[in-house]
Amino acid sequence: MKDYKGQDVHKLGKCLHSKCSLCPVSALTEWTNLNDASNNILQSARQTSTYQPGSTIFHQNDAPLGVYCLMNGLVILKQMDVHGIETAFRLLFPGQTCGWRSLFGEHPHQASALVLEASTVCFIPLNDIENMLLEDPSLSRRFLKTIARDPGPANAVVLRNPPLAVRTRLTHLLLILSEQCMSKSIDGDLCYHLPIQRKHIASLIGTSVETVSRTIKELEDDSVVFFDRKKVLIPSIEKLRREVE
Amino acid sequence: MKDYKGQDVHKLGKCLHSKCSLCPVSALTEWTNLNDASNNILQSARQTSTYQPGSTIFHQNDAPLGVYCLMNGLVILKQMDVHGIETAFRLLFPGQTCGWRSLFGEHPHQASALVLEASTVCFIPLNDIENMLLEDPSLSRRFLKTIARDPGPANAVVLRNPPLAVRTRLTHLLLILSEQCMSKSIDGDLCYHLPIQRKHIASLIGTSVETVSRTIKELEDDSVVFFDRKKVLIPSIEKLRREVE
DNA sequence: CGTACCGTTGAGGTGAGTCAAAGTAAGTGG
DNA sequence: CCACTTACTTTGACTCACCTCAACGGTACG
Repeated sequence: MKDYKGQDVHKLGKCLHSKCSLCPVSALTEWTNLNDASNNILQSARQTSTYQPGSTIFHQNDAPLGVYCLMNGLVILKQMDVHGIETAFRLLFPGQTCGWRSLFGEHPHQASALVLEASTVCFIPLNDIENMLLEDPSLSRRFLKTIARDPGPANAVVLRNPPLAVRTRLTHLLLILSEQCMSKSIDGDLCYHLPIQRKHIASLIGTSVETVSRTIKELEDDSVVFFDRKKVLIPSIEKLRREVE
Repeated sequence: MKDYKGQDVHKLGKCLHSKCSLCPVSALTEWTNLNDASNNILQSARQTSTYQPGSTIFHQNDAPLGVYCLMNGLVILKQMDVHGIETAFRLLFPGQTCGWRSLFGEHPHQASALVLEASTVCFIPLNDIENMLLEDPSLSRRFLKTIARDPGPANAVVLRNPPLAVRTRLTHLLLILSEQCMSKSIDGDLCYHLPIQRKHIASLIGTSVETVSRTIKELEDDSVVFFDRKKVLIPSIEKLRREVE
């Protein structure tokens, strides 16, 4: 799992992208193989800015202004419903985009994008997206793919399913995160850094912090996963998978 | 709420579409204002078939073959997860399309489309969709809008939210259905025909049939809604809305 | 008039929510 | 460096919404 420079391949592939040194967004799904015209638009249009933890990239009910592309850091998408319950439905990792649903749906943002770790974000304004879509018809096809594959709704079926026990939902979340948090294996055990707090876990799987805490303890008692603060250690990935079934 | 022919405008607009007599699919969002070339493709490509209740239009894990467009009838989209729990996440009413998520996402169907009422369905094969997208770039923009506005994921936030009480989720479902089931008002009261069984309600809001039954009774005790078999009577829509908040 | 499916009702057990309080880590200022 | 504040996490006690199992009433259909 190491490349020729000794770097973690997984990390490089999943989170930083090999071409990011040239253009941070060029290696992402939506922007690969753009023709020259739309590539020029992209390069001149994109505005890079940094956000501190706790700040918000866009707010629920705001009008969509463009597409946001996360270069590094971590962002959580959360929705506040009429009951005042905060529902987090998506974590945004480097190399992923957000803001397109309300843009293409032509309605206000239905979620807020809250920054969890200091983040660098590329913003591509609405007008330039429009122009790029005109210059390069294949771009819309790639956006279609992105939206169709949106992990938010897909994961919700198992992460936020009332009849499923909290234990099942939590296990599933840990499994999903293990694939996105550049986990590395230490003599058989899978180990990764949990990028979020307990309250975010609770919000993602639709439960309370207290129950998250208790369920974690329960999983430790059964030797399924071990938590050390924000370190997650999985002795056997197969055992974790069996939990889900 | 009556148009010049005395017909129910709501019914006409929401469910049957004025142009359906000419071409059943031409008035739908995705197919409006197609240019001549792609319109020709559509007219020659679409295959109309009828389905009986209990039959399945496509199965989970099938490869996507094209887009399905419901002319009349009723279809439910349900997903079977690894735990064997059937999760219904979407009702398909006449004038709505399905099958595009897996098609554009380039992965197998993640749900089955089960026919609840005898249905007439137009099928447009993948190849023809491709050709239409090439002939008319604006079509992809309309599909982007459709996917971005997919009510399935949008409704899930409130219909399938573990911390929300069953009562709240059920109320919300009744509210959503009242807008889609051509409800008519009889001297102040809102009344409509519930197109689904108790087990489908249970599946849509993630609970058991028994609890659905009990919660319905509870709502009747509080005079929020009244059920007579599959007739739903809402004395006050405002009272129902207050329930949700 | 039976069979099958759908819907309702009852009883009992429990997972998980709420409230409250203590423990732990992290950051701040003197 | 140490008190101090603040935010995060854990633990305990209690309550209840909802699930499960089981039986029963209704309705449709042959």
